[in-house]
Amino acid sequence: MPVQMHHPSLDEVSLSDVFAALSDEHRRGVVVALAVDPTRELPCTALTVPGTKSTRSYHWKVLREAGLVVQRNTGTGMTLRLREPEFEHRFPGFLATLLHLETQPPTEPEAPR
Amino acid sequence: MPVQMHHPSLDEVSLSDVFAALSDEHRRGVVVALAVDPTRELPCTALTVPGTKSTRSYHWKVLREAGLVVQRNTGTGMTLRLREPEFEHRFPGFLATLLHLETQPPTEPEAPR
DNA sequence: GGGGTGGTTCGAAAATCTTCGTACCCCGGT
DNA sequence: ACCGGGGTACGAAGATTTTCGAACCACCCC
Repeated sequence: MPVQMHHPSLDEVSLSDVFAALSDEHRRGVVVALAVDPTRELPCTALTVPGTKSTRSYHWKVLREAGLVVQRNTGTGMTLRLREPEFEHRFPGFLATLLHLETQPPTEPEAPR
Repeated sequence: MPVQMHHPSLDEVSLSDVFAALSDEHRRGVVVALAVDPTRELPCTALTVPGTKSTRSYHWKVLREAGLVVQRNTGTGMTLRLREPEFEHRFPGFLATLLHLETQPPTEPEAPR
């Protein structure tokens, strides 16, 4: 029988967990990729996180334990799905702001002074 | 001649720096305290970060290097000031969302399932 | 001018995070 | 039934973060 992975309830996760998870560029990339996808779900193999299998698996775990994603087994392979509604309920506005910051023009030159 | 502390330009700081700085509960507390204050500025002694002098100093440094605060010498003592306008220009919406999340009701019970 | 207060910096020690290899599991195809 | 692809768990090594004490600095006040 399959090992039931632990997916915390959203009220078990703290803002600290979330910030720590998202302090990594690659993990942030995963969240953005999921958020941008209409289904909010992508196969792990499509995610652009560098490293070996175990390194990648470690990053999925960090995201999972921050309440950001659900891991789902799809026969062979696995997908990550953004827990958007629950996350939004727990941390309203967070994902929208992140998405906005990450998809924005890199940074405009400072206003002249 | 006082040691000029290094305050990075806002376009030298990355979202990773900011998230890492804010993954600590106490540092987040400082930012919120500053943001809530009408002047955006408070003496270090008023900030509620536990630990020895050097530990507290270390946390100011992390916040400084994430572009979140300016440290200013006030005769005796020192203040931290939130770099609100610059930060807002670089990461629009970020501070508002953080503030909203931190000053909100703790968390309402999840809808039944 | 000497002391006290409030700070910084520099190690060093402890804790935590990240990466990887290895062992193992499950599923699907041949 | 076996093999290969995709994944997890565990342990160890390496890197980074956090905390602290000690040394040192600047300012204010008596």
